[in-house]
Amino acid sequence: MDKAKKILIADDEQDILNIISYNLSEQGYEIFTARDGNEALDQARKIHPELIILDVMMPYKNGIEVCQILRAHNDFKNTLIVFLTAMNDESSEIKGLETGADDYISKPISPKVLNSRVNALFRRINKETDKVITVSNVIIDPVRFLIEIDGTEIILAKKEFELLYLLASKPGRVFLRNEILSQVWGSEVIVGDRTIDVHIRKIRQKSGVDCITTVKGVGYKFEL
Amino acid sequence: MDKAKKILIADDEQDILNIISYNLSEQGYEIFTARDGNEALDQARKIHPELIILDVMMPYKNGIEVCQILRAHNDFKNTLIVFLTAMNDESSEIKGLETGADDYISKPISPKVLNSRVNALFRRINKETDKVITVSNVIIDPVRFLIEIDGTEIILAKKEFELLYLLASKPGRVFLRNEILSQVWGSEVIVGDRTIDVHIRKIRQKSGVDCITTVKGVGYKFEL
DNA sequence: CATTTGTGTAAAGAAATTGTTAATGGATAA
DNA sequence: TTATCCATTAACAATTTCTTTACACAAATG
Repeated sequence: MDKAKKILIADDEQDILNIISYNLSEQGYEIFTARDGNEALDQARKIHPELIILDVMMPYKNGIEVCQILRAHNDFKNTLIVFLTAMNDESSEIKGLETGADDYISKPISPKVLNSRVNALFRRINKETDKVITVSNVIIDPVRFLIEIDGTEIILAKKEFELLYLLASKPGRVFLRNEILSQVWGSEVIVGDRTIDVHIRKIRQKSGVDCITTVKGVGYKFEL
Repeated sequence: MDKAKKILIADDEQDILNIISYNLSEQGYEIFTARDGNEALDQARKIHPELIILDVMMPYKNGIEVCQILRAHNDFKNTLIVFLTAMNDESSEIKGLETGADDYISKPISPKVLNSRVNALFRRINKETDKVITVSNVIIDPVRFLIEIDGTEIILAKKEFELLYLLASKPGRVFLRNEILSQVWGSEVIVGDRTIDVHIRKIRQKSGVDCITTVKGVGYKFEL
């Protein structure tokens, strides 16, 4: 699978934290927790989770306030936010969605429901990333997971494809080695210096087209 | 799977609401509730559920009235409506179906029955998806539950068929292992790592045709 | 010109992923 | 009931992909 997605859970009830943490880490997510609104904000800024689960009722700042603050920042424009609400508290459900939440889950929490909702959310945002990139005679198609050059299909390995897809997502723009590393390998993974080069080479080799330019001391860019 | 289907339950007995809510949310549905006919109408307009479960006997407006009002709107032409009726109240059963209900369930409610009825309803409307898929010399026929290659009929087991049908529903598209799992096995079911492979192997073996391509680290796709 | 820095390349080893077979228990049909 | 089929798992083989290593080469630096 890809690198573990980070999820921040904010709730003042330790039991809830435990249940959710347990279940979602079983699913392969990396879990962080907070016990009130302020802690949630701190944590969010620090770890930049992909998903934040906010209890509506929390000390200091409630979930809705936290959500509004986060959404005001550009950094969290694409962060998924889910509210936990008490059952039958319909007013807050509506309010939650209007505030910019992506979903809400009502207590009591069923692990099954929780898992499937969370998975569904991630599936949803991943869909948007799966756009076909076409640059002149080169087609990079994440749906079929192959590239097409002058009508000829070429199959790349996973990392090769991801790397090329990243570069081609903004043709002409130079990507620093650091950027490439964190986008393709994940921010935590540490690999050797030559790893990127080797993959670049493979892409150049397999594609047979000189579409990746080296910018010495800086990085690489996609251009034809 | 797709996003969770929304179900609105209207009943004036809190116990009934609780039981149904609990059971159906276990099944992965998203549950909303109302306690009388007017509230049911409000909720229905607000959330646009895929399915509405209406108690026949409710304050202000009874289930049948609610149903008639909803059906009069174009927005709710395709909404599933189910009545809850007291046992032996045959007149209302009939009346319910005439009014445009899709099913009725009689009290007392058995969770098992409830679940299977609800699932069946959703299956019924999804049946439109059960189209025969034809890709060159391969025919995948969900009606006869078999595939035909160059005119030769081949019988697959249930899971094998479902898996192949999924892949073939979008030829060329890569399905992630996660997607396959949640579509064929259901999002809650957890099976071992090699389960998909074994089924893929069987399909390849039985069909005798190389129509499934492995995309290592990503998933599988159907292509000829 | 020697040195430093950064990249290209090939080959080999490691790691990850999938393929295959056989065994098991459960479901289903005869 | 027995026989058969199905879904799943476990164990191991096979394969592919990823990473590292080691060195060549080029450009920039002093």
